[in-house]
Amino acid sequence: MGVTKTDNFTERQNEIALLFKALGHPARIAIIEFLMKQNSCICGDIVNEIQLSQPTISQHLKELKQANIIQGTIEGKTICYCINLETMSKIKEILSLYGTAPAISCCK
Amino acid sequence: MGVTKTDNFTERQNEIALLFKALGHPARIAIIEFLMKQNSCICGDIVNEIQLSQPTISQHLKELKQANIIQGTIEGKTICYCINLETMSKIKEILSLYGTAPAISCCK
DNA sequence: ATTTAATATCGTAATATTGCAATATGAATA
DNA sequence: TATTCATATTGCAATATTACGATATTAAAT
Repeated sequence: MGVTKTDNFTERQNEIALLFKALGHPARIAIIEFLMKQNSCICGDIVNEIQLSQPTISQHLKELKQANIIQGTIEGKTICYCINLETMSKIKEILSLYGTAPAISCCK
Repeated sequence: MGVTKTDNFTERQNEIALLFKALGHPARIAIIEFLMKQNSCICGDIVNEIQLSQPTISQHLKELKQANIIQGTIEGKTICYCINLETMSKIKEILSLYGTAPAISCCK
């Protein structure tokens, strides 16, 4: 139905899924990588960097912000976006749990 | 348009996005966590574990398999699924690159 | 107060995803 | 070989996502 049955899962499972979902688009990966490249976080030229329209970029930024993956503050007439380190380590923590179980990768 | 403009991004960015996309659903997170809990990887009772129909589970398994996050082999009349360690560490590697840049988290 | 520049929101079209009933497949067992 | 059991596939309806043009918002500069 295109509707995710969140009720069937734990709050944590839903939360984790939302984090990964936010990372699950190349434009958003590109945005994150662009933010990484910047020495300072005077952003806003992401639109020039990525071949997508300004509204589309804005929408992707919004999604990343809603997922707490990036933060942004208004800085004069531009916006300053940068990666949220806390969320990043949260994701890393989650992943460190996966792939360390006893009987993993027993199938070929 | 609901159509992702993959042409605008590098092959690597698209590949990374697909990995995260595959992890971006609570049912698939639940499946992974279930596979982790199992001491052996005699699977197949995921349907009983998760409140979704058999076809739906099968579809999610297929997506995880296509993304190389799980592996499966036919084992008699059941299927043996388990986590693909290689892909898991690949994802971890990608994430270790994010969140370690010089000027990160300079915004409040 | 107007203008300018940067970003956000709205509305909408095209496509993708999610979920399941019905059905198919495939291997083991009787 | 017919049955049974487990999983896969098909087809479809409901909803979500992606992208962008047009427009709104907001703050600085004139």
